[in-house]
Amino acid sequence: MAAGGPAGLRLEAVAKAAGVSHPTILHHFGSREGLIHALNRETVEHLKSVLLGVLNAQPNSSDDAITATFAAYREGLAQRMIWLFQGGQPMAPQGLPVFDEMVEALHAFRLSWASPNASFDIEDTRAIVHLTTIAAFGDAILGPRLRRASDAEEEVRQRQRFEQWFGEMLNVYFRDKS
Amino acid sequence: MAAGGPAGLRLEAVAKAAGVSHPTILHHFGSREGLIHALNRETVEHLKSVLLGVLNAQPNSSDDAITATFAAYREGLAQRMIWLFQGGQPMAPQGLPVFDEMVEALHAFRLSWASPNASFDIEDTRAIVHLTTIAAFGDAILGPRLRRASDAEEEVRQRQRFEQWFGEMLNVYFRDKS
DNA sequence: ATTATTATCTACAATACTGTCAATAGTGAG
DNA sequence: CTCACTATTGACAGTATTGTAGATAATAAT
Repeated sequence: MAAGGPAGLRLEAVAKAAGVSHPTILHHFGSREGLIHALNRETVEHLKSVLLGVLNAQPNSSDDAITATFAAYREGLAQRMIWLFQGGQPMAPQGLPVFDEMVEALHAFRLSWASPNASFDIEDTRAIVHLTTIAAFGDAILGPRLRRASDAEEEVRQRQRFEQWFGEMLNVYFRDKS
Repeated sequence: MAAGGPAGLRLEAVAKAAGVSHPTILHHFGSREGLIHALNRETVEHLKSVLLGVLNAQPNSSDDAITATFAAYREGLAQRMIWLFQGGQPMAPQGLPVFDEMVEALHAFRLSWASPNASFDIEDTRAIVHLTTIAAFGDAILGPRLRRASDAEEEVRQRQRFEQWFGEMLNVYFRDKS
């Protein structure tokens, strides 16, 4: 699914990976479409649990939250999300509230980190969450190819340097706004 | 191709869309794989021409360049790029030099815009190009679904507000660094 | 222990898809 | 005009893929 998308999903391949015969899959999911819907539902759950996990970890700095977010998308979340959006079915009622929760949580953190008399616009916080989301997603898909690294270690180093730069830039913006 | 990826590409569908019979497609491209390779080559060309177009437009401000970049990815480039990276074939020799060109061009702009005695790190410029690329890509795929807008006009307004915010944030960072 | 329910499999049916072939029409060179 | 070459097509072959059916095993309930 992550490799080829819904169109590339083959019952025989899934069955082999699961160590069963393909009619067993059909017995449990009804049809190929049923399997795809189940996988999408599972992806939404995964998305929610991972992002809420980032928040529940109570990060002491924005850098921690950024690193965790980038890692979550890099670890397969991004590939699987593509099809929640390419496909027609809207994931609005199940998936999007998570992002609202993240906006609220980050806003609370910003208020707790800043000086008491500072004031923030929540639309500003929303933009930061939006940017972090699309950047983490985009880096998960494009990142490895945009970095011209000789080997895997070098790739990791460049990635970490970028994530650090990204956090630093947000901090510069934070300071300017407070 | 953009809708279902390479795995979802059907010769019969392509032939119908082109107004010919499917053996004609095979005659011209050799095989289904040949067609996919041709489409990928075409996508690389499109990527190059679009991004170089942004640079050749000689933007007077970074905001102009950002708006143009986001628009390019939104107009189908992002969907088509997914498969250049998911697929095994490395697009390194054809595709990546464009990004190096963009880094050099933006660096020249930064030097021309800033005060004469300011100094910039080109790695810093590279990070900005990287961020703009993955953000424009990510917003093209996820953006419309992350924004909970009632209608299309509202969606456009929210998108424009975000792009403006993004440019402003980069400007804050520019000022801080110079 | 018996029975109903669920899970799994092999075999098969029906269709979808890619690629081949032979025939036909079009096009340019000489 | 003729000839070689290219483009296009319908028909078809071979395979892949989804889904069904019946048989068999496992599991749970009483």
